[in-house]
Amino acid sequence: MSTATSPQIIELGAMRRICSGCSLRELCLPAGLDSEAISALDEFVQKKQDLHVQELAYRAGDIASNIYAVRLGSFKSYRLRENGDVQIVGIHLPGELFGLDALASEQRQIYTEALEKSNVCALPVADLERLSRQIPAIGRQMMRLMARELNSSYEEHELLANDTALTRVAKFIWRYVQRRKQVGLQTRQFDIAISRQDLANYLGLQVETVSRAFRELRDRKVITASRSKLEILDHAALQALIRSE
Amino acid sequence: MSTATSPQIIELGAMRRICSGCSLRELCLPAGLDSEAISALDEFVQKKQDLHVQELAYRAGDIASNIYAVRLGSFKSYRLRENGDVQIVGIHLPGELFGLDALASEQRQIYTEALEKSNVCALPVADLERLSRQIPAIGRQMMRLMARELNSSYEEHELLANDTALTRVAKFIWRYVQRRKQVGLQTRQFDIAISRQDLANYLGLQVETVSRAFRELRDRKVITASRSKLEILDHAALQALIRSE
DNA sequence: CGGTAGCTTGACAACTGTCAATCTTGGTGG
DNA sequence: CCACCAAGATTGACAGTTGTCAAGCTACCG
Repeated sequence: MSTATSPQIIELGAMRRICSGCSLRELCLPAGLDSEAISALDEFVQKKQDLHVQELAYRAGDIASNIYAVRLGSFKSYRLRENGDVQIVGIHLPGELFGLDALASEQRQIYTEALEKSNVCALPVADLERLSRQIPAIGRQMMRLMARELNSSYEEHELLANDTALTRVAKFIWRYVQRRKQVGLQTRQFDIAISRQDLANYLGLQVETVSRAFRELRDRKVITASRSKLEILDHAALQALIRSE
Repeated sequence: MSTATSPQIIELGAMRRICSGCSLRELCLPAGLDSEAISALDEFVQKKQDLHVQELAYRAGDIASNIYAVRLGSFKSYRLRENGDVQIVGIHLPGELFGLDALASEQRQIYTEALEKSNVCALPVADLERLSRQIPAIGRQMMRLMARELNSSYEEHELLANDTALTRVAKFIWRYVQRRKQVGLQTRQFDIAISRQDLANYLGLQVETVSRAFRELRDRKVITASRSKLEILDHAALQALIRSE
């Protein structure tokens, strides 16, 4: 499981090209790094891992040994409330990292589960620390990504604190589309692996309320939606909905 | 404003003892660092800064050059919504850091304002990066603190997504007390500089609703509260309120 | 000591939650 | 390959918590 470990020196041979050749390298951990740094990363991003629907990347209480980058598919991160209910606190799409909380404590605080057949890169935290000592840019990039997480948690706070059900759903769809655009995925018509139930949970609403919001958006000819298919009919109207708030 | 800058080597002389002598050193950035590392930190934590009520540590759009540690007082961080309304996204107490989002982008995304007469340490980000290159433990500690922020943002998500008004207020008070306990402050009776209006905003409620929640807690003999004075009469009952939820 | 900002209280409205029933759709097995 | 089943999604009716509006109260600042 652990690599041969020549503690401090990283040999820059034997390219595995995992990051170098990845279409997400401009957005993922390697973003902004020079080719030498990326080559160093390649050494450590060894584990590509497939996960099937509902498979857990990790569960609360696990020793936090890796951080993950989504290559394909999507994930939900959730906590268990006192009463045992699930509270979804994050959705992860291709090109995004999850499991960053690993850097706080030995034990994971949350569960992260695949919403569909997915594929991730796993980066051992220990290697990452060693690596960022050797190549400061990687440490800086980690910080930047965590800080970005923090900023988006502020946006979530805003959404949960003040927005109506319709606005929450509209914002979610809008941001979802923006995130897809980031990584060059279709933005007009696509699948969302997130169930209405999960979406409701994430947005702090009931399923029925989410369903009604979807109906409203359908009635207004902003989207069409069936189960997991989603089509944006009117990007402008969607954006207007959000801005008007 | 900027120090003399001998780029890579930090001289460990001329102790300023800012961190070494600080009562918060076990909880703040120096937590877990050895005395040598703390001495190095001392070199850079040069600016202690007083802020009066309503004074801004920084505003959105500013170049993010420092991170801050609260020594005394308290702060609120907020965003401006599309419509110009304030959305408070964080409250900062003694021993806590704020402005960590600085590590994501050049420009600040949020405003942070003193809720009362306060005092902070300011750490130049540039120095911090140089320092963590020299002393890896400091970089690691930064990561740990950011990851802790992330975890507490999950708790906030949970609160905003599902809790009733009463539970939100109870949880806020409970966590507020726990945070005070951390740094050895009074937990039975104390001042909260946060107005009902700000508290409501932060918790995603209306002032009237918060006021009613306080009344409920008063009626149940859990607390006494007037303006900014707060007394916890029944810690157990408060905790029970949260767990039952 | 007075004014004013902040807090509290009450009455009512509205949005969202709850409960119950029906409809769709995707997956399974004959 | 088709039909059926079950889980998920939608819809409707109603209830409840919180928001809104309006008034009055308090306490702090000058």
